[in-house]
Amino acid sequence: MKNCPVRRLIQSKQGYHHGDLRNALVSAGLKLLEQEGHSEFTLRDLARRVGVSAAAPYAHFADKRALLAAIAAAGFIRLRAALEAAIRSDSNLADRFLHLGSAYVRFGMDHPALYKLMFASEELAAQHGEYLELQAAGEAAFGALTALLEQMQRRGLLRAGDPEADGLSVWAHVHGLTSLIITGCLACVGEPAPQPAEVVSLSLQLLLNGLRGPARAEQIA
Amino acid sequence: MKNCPVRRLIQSKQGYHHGDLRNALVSAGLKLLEQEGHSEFTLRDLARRVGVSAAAPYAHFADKRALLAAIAAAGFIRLRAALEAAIRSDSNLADRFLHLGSAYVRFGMDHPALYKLMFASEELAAQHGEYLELQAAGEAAFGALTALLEQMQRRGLLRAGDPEADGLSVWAHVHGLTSLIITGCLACVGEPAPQPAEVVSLSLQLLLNGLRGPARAEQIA
DNA sequence: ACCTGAACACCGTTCAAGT
DNA sequence: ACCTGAACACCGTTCAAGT
Repeated sequence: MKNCPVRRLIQSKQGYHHGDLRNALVSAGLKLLEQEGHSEFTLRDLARRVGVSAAAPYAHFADKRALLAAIAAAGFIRLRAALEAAIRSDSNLADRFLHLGSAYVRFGMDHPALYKLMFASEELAAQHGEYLELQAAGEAAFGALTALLEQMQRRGLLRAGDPEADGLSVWAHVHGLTSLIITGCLACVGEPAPQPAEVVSLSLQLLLNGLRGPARAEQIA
Repeated sequence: MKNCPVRRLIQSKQGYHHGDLRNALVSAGLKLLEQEGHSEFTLRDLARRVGVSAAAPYAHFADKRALLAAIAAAGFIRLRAALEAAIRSDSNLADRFLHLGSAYVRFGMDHPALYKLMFASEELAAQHGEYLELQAAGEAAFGALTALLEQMQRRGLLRAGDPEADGLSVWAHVHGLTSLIITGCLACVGEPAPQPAEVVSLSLQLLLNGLRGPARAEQIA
């Protein structure tokens, strides 16, 4: 993005050292998160890797959190792409639902440090009004889910309901699965340790089953 | 715990300044987490509040993470108590399930910083073999859930299944709800922002509905 | 406009030394 | 056994000064 000629001119004028430090910092941060398992890195180290002084990032980001938010936004864009790819599969709608859920969890398992950062940063985005880019990226990823749910409801594959409200339940479920798996909590309980893939599969089936039934089950006295 | 006379003797000998610095640090940390919204505090600040030098904690904890793990373990013990109190209500079993889920989410909403720390520390506990106290506290809290599920299955209120596997699904669901709520992600999506209590109520009903149905839904071609 | 170098106020952690 | 004081190697951030 931002390939407009004006920007190219500015870049070709060349900030005499780097050209495009902003993007360099973001992609270096992404790479660091992929390599290292933990989601914390220092701004100084990142600047060092990019070959720039410790103060240089402050010309492009207000503070460390702003840089983290930019990286998290890139993560949400990738997540959305992964989810839409999973939905585009040519199978039936119910399978698409299951594939969507699996793809969500797999994204977290494949990029645990990035995933953790994404939700740590979403917290900042929610508290402060800033980080609009991050917020928009997050909502777009959520939209991929609600669109599918609405389609399934229209075709009678799910009980009628508010797609957005159901979407929140589904999101909470897959987010919880992802979180427990990548923090290792799932491996902590049970003898022997449960297989993530099986837990996810059974769990999504359970959720889908609930979405087929009536919204409010009859009270049992 | 650890009220054995031997320990009392040691305490009465008095480390000439504090007596029981270990517990003092843990409870000061707990108090700090309740007051401040964020889950990060510095070891130096904690030592300052307790009235001790910055190096003093190292006589009781290997490093900062070990202290955080001890605080997290205390959090899991409180969580378990909250869950068991919710189950003890005299209503029917299905309502107990809903109360249990609500109590879980409410615990997170009431102590957001502590809740985040608990799962950040569980990660360390899972990776390293250490922090046995934390691990045990976490598993005990999980046990309160599986016990209820087993009881409901026996009475035919839920479809037959492995209570531990179903427990993981339920745990993932309520953990996801809690996480999205206390990070503010839930408030980010939807117009107007959804009410946490309603989302939780609808979500738990959905989950319960899924647990009543067949474990494996028939494939729809 | 973009970057550097040096500085500031902090960290977590170590270690000799005190009681 | 438990704690202090001083030190070490770091942080994030600011700011004058350079190009």
